[in-house]
Amino acid sequence: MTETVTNQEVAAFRRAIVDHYVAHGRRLPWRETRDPYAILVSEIMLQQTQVERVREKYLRFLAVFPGWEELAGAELSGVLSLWQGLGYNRRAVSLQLCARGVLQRFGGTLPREVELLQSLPGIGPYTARAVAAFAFGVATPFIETNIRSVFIHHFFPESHCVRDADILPLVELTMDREHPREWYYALMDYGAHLKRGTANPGRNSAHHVRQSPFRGSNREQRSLILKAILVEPGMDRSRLEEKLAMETASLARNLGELEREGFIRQEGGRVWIR
DNA sequence: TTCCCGTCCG
DNA sequence: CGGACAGGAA
Repeated sequence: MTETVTNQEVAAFRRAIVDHYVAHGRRLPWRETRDPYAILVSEIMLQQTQVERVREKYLRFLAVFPGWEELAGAELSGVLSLWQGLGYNRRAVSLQLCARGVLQRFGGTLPREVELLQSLPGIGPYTARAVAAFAFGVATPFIETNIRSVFIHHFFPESHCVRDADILPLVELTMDREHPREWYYALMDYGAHLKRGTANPGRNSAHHVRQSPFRGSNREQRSLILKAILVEPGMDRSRLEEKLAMETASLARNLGELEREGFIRQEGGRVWIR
């Protein structure tokens, strides 16, 4: 399904987005900088995580790890400690690997090419293009949850299973190629605004999925294991099992996975943050 | 309950 | 593709 959109419709759409941005644009810490490092930190933190929760974490993180060198050379436990409360801890591991990759592969300069950005761990199609736009002013079409809501709301008001493949051409068509940074800020702010009022237009995306409950999930178990090791590095497995009241098999499996994912190391029945 | 400026693995 | 991945707030 491809929409036919006239020049007038494009102009009206742009006007609505810009007007909203002028009146209600959000002032956010990561919008005050052009430092690619800071912008990457913000984008990784913002993956699936609400703006208000990122705000303080972002400032704190930059205060402790102000650049590639500091993050690359840090103890993972320190990085993970600052990450607690943000969720998806593997992003913290990836971010540190990014810092090391930028130093080793690119001499401490984050590349502006989407392909290269996406070759770094934890940077996917969205983050690569967002960083290119926000850090380097590269105009390339991309979609995330707020942008998706805007386009569904505006161009597919009656549809129920809108595919990103149908949205992307419209993102490209309507994009402000001269000011991608401000344009995407405006788009995201408008999308966030839409969700505050009525039902989330994103539900009419073909890609919309409900998350399984956190309470009682393996995600919760993992988080508890990691927190315990952060508090008491070198704790032995039996003590961990007792403290968390966790099945032996379930604990063993999770420890194995956490080790494989680069969170921890195990030696002689004891466990450390890597 | 539902959402969040997604990515990665199988 | 489907599913896992944190966790807090409304």
